[in-house]
Amino acid sequence: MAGPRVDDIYDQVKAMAVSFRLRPGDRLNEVALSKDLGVSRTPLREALNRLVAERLFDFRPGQGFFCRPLDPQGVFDLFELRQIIEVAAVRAACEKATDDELQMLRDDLYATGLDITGLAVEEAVSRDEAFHLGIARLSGNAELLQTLTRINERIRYIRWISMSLDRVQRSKSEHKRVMQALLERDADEAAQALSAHIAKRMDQVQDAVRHGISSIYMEGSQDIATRIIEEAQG
Amino acid sequence: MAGPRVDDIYDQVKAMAVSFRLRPGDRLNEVALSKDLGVSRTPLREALNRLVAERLFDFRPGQGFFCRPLDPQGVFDLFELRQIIEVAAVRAACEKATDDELQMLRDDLYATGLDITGLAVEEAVSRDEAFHLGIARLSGNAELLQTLTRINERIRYIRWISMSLDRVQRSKSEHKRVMQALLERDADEAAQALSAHIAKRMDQVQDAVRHGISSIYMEGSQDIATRIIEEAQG
DNA sequence: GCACACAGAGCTGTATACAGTTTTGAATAT
DNA sequence: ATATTCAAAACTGTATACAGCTCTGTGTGC
Repeated sequence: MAGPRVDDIYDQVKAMAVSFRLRPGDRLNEVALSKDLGVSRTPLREALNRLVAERLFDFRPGQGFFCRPLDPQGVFDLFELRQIIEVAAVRAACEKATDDELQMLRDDLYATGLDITGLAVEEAVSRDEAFHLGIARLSGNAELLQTLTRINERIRYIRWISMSLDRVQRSKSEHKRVMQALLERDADEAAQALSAHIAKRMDQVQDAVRHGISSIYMEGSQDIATRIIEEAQG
Repeated sequence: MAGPRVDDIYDQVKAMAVSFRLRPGDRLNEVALSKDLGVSRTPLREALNRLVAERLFDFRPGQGFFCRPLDPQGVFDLFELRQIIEVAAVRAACEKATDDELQMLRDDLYATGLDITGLAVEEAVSRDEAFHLGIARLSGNAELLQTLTRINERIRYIRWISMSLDRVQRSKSEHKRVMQALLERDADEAAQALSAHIAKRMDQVQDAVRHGISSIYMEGSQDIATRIIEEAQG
């Protein structure tokens, strides 16, 4: 037999939600979606219930599942939480990470982060996430890592928009500064650098949200990431 | 018709998990549990999938759902996360809460928190949680509140144990100190007081976990909270 | 032209059935 | 006594069916 269907369905639907191929606020049609995915409604609904718990979907009894709407306040709250989590994580990492672990994080950063100009937005955001998650991993606290992972899934779309709108990538030098402080085990400096890095992005978030909302509701079914890139370039 | 079944099932199963009437590590029998709850497996599994996303259950394809085991490191991680979240929340509350909101929090604290000696452990923990959640609510950040709520569900059992083992309740004066700092809008003092309050509890956590594990695996089906109380008193 | 009522379609909520896999436990060999 | 094998029982995973609710759109009255 094919094996674990629910996990696959969960991943697929999450990917659709995160990339907003399912539009915020829309009620989703279980029959249609289950046909698209080639499964029955039963495992689909199980997957959707997980996503409800993760706050990627809303559930209204008698009405079904809805993509969670994008409201500016909610996005701001998530960025604030992200800042709190990451600052705490980098402080913990300064204390707990081994030299080897820090060296590996540095190597990864320099190997993948050298030049992101010309990369697809998706790839650029993915590498950005990877660095931040790497720090969280070195905190040694699995809950911090898990929480940040969930946050990232919910703001990924906004980061795509934000990165498309601001093609000048300052992330690189800011990441370097954080990495340097980590290597020197300077918790205050690392926290300061990371906090400033995230705060800088938060200023762009309001714009991104507004821009994002209009992007999502544009007609056409092409992948939203592609559309954003074209729009930013054109 | 009876209305929203899944939400009810979800609440019931969560309550069972949180109070460890379902034992950590145990595989749960869907047929038996669905009969107990008087529903079919379909909505039960939907509820369980939500709880998997909340990390109250593990899911292994082909084997089913398991109560998440209690490991000391995991509990420590959760307490650390709790401290991070609460400290950030109280700082935000110092800035954002209105005078009226603070006054209401204070009134609630003094109305319900005057004397918890002689209260059932469940009630004492519930009031403790309420104060901490009240602060998170005043942070104005819905994600902070939500995250703390989820954390509380996962460490509630440990707090029962901890409160049973340490009948001398110092929480009251510590809560007062936090409340006082909040009223004076002294973010540093509030953060310091709250951080110390949680840290103090963390020292007891390791004991509570070990004691908790043995409590859970004791024979007999009586409510675990009752058992803990009797044990602590006898 | 507008509001409202009603019928029909469509969708959700749950039970049940069945296929396939895992676990259990007894029987056998070492 | 211990390990191993194998078959039966038990359980999970998913499809499907159906009941009941919700929404849509049309038609009627004002």
